[in-house]
Order: sequence, then structure tokens, then C-alpha cells
Amino acid sequence: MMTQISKHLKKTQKGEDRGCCGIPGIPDSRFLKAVSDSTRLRILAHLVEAQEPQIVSEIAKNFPIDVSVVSRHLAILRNEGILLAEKQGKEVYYSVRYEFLSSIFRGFASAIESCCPPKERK
Amino acid sequence: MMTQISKHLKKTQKGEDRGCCGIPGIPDSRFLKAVSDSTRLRILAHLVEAQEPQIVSEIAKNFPIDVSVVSRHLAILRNEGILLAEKQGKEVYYSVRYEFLSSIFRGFASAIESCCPPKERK
DNA sequence: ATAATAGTTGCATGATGACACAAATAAGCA
DNA sequence: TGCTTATTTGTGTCATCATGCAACTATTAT
Repeated sequence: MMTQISKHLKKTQKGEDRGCCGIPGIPDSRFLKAVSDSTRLRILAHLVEAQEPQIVSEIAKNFPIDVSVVSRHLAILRNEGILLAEKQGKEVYYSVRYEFLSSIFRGFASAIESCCPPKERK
Repeated sequence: MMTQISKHLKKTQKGEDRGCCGIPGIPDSRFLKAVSDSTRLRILAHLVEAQEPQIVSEIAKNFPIDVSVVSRHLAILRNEGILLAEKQGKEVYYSVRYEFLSSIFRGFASAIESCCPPKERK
């Protein structure tokens, strides 16, 4: 059974997962969760490889899941700024925000390195 | 035993979550899942800030969760090669594998950028 | 207006995962 | 030998989330 302690440390209020720590350059967990799902990662990789904006139904053809699920995944990536969505008639074109994505991860790498103790060079 | 470095390449057999796509430089989802949990991210940030190896019970003092949970989180990060564990008597010292971590994220950034269409410069 | 197509959203379900607590392991000390 | 401390592991519970399917919205064509 859950104890009282865990109950109110649960902090299930919305958006609590944002902003993890004081170190600048470390992304929040929501952003990382967005790219850590294997299906979303494959969708992202597909869009990166495609080199051009693609519509939802076309993307979905490459995955053994329902279009609605793909749409949800795309929305998650879009909400984190990873993808850009542009509606054109009936279709919605999704594309990768390359510079944004790479800058986040490069910033993460730099944040880690900047704290790296000189002696730790293993 | 756990001072041996690469254990993180071990469970390649069962993990269909391993190796997401054909693009070199994109980490697999298990690695990203390891850093995408908010508690683990805070633990990692704590270790980065600490600038030196810390034992489990000391790390746990900074978080409102049970030591056992912290131990599990540390194991997950260790299994992904993010942390190094060194047993010294009763205690286990955990430290950040800075170069490994930053190289993964820098490689991710480069992988994204290398596929970036020239015109897409925002 | 009706129909058809593209995409999103509501809802139920099964899987995964974080957590607390207890028990087990391991190492040092009386 | 116990006894204490540090850490890991077993187990059950609760929350979150990926998924499928159905319903809904939006846009275009007949």
C-alpha cells in the first residue's frame, strides 16, 4: 500500500516534470521523454532521412501502428519544438527543426563537459 | 566486476528497444529513457555538480525517495554507461562518465545536423 | 449538400515503470 | 560469532503511457 509520504511527494500536478535542475544546458525530462520513446525516435529518424516535410499518412505507412497513434507521436514531438507542422489543405506536413534539436543536444554535451573535473580524464 | 567499464552493450539480445534506426549517431531509446526520467536526471545533475564520486546513501539524502529507489536509478544509469560504480568497502562510489555522455549527445547533434537540408537554415 | 479523404481526439486496455517496504546480500566491527 | 551499516533485490501497488478503434473536425471534390 502507498504510504502518506509517497502520496504528497507524488506531485502529480501538471507540468511538474519541467525544468529538472539548476545546471543550464540540461534539457528537461519532458523533452527527453519525447525522444526516448522508440517509435518516436524511429519517426524522427525517418523524417531526418526523408530530408523533406512529410504528411502524416505517408509517415504512418512506414510503421505498423495506427495513423492516430502516429499523429499523437507527431504532436508530442511538435509540442517539444522538435518538429514543425504546417497545414496545407487537408494535409499536415511535418518536418524536423534541425538547428533547434542539435543545439539542445550540443548544449547538453557542453553542460556535462563544463563540469568535467580535469583529473577525471579516463 | 562493476568496475569493468562496458557492461552497457550487454543486453543487446532481448532489448528490441536497442538500436532504433540506420542513422549512425542516434542513440537507442534505452539510453535516452535512462536520462529522460526526471529523478534520474536530477541524480545525474547532482553528480555532475558534485564534481566527485559519491556514495548511494549520500546521494539519496538529496531526494525525497527511498534509498532503494535511488539505488535502482543509479543501476539504470550505470547499465547505460552513464555512470561508473566503484565499490570501496561497504560503500559504492558513483561518478559521471563525462566524456562518454557528452560524446553521445554531441554525436546525436552531429547526426541530426549532417542530414540537415542546406535550405532549411532557419 | 453529400461524399470522400486527412488528421485529431475520446475512451478503454494492456504494458511498462517508479515507488515503498521488506528481505537479502555484503562488508566492517565488537 | 553476532551486530551494525551500506547497498541491492523481491514484491505489490499505483500512475503513466502506447496502442487500437471509434467518433469527430476540417478540407476538397462531385
